[in-house]
Amino acid sequence: MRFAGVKIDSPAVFFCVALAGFAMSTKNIRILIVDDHSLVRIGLRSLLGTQSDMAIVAEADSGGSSLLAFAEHRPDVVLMDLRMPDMDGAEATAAILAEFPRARVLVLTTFDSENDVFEALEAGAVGFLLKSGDTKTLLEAIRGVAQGTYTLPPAVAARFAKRRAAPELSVRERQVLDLIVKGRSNKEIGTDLGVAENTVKNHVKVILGKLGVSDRTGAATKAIQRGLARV
Amino acid sequence: MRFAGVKIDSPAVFFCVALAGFAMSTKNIRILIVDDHSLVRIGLRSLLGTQSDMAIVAEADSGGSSLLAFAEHRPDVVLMDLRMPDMDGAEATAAILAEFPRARVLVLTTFDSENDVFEALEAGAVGFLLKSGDTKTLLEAIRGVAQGTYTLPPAVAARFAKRRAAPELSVRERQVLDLIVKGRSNKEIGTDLGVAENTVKNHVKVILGKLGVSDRTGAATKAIQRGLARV
DNA sequence: ACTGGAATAGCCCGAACGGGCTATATACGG
DNA sequence: CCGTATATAGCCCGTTCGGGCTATTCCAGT
Repeated sequence: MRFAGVKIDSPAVFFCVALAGFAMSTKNIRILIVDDHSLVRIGLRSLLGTQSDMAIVAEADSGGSSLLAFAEHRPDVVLMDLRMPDMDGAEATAAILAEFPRARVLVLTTFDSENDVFEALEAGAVGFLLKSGDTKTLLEAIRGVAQGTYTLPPAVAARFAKRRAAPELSVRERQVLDLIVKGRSNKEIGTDLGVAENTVKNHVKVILGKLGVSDRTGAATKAIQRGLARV
Repeated sequence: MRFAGVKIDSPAVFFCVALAGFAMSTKNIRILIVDDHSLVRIGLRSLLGTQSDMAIVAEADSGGSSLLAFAEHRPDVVLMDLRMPDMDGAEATAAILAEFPRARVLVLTTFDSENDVFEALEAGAVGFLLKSGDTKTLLEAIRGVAQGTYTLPPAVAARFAKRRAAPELSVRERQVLDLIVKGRSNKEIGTDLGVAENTVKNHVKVILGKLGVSDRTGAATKAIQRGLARV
């Protein structure tokens, strides 16, 4: 049996995804994969395994375990999923950067939640890529990140800037908004938070103004859109 | 160099994901992969490639192209992602089954949207699996589906039954609900739909009753939860 | 020490909402 | 042909919302 010019002396070997051919060289980009989808991890192993300059030094299936993995292996680039159990990608990014400020985190996302991406970028991720994007882009981005030359696409950077300018809600306002989303009335919210209904009404007015909507239903949907509240 | 007891006579072979051991046999399960994430497709290729009884006969990256791929290759099992551009997994499942009633579709999902799963099951998918699940479960499920022995986990079946019993909204009610989610007032909705505000109020009453909530904000969040409305 | 934001709370008032209840026209199926 | 479901529309009435406006307290930054 022959495969890519390599003689293999057993019929048992019949599927060999990755050959590195020449340049067994340096494997200079050390990569940590963080994703709770085993299929994506397998895909990345398979894809990055073909690249002579990349090596996967560790994998993690949750935000929490990614911290340990990073501390142990000090990879050059982290490929970070968002939406994970235990600790999401944005939090994990922030936690890693808190301890290792020079870490370079590249977010891999499905982009069904724009808000998560912004959170990850705010947490210090250097960029993000779509899982639906083509593999060439991914490989180039990884090299760019490793070399420090990767930059966000202008369109994204612009939206990010705009997003940062959006008025932020105070802690109390987020609590109230959360209860609005849950369908509570102002009076109920007051009881829940231990304040007068009038106070709640005041918070609601401020929230409506900041979100640019005219009633609580609009506030609820905008909150869900922006990821300010979980459904 | 030795790997899993197999001698390989070239240093160029240094990454070999899959060995299938014995049973080079028949490849009797013919599989179509439908997923817009190239990494997941690569992962599945890599994983299923190790199985001596499975063969990937085609891949599609959208619901629309999956129809063509199915018609051309007539696979035994379709691994179907939900959440795709062009045509989502539930629609694609329905479309395939409409033309090929004996098709067996197994949904592969991330499960951040329970509603999509129900839609896919209603569309006729035989089961579903989480992308975060382990690979052994996936392989077993594929074989079960191919043999016709796969059954939904009881917990899921129960929820599915409960879900089916949920009162359904009429077309008009869904239109009204959609506008509620958009933050419109009853009067505005009346204008939009060309009916009196009183009529809208009536629809709203019915909607609140059917959804089991007490106000429009609750209806909006429940609609988003259930996937009755897009955000 | 002064400033400013956040959280608290009150008042007024018109508009919107939600529940209950009735009624008509239309269409679909047994 | 009759019952049911849907869409339409009206009425009453109490509750809730949302806007505008003022005021106090407390804490943090300059």
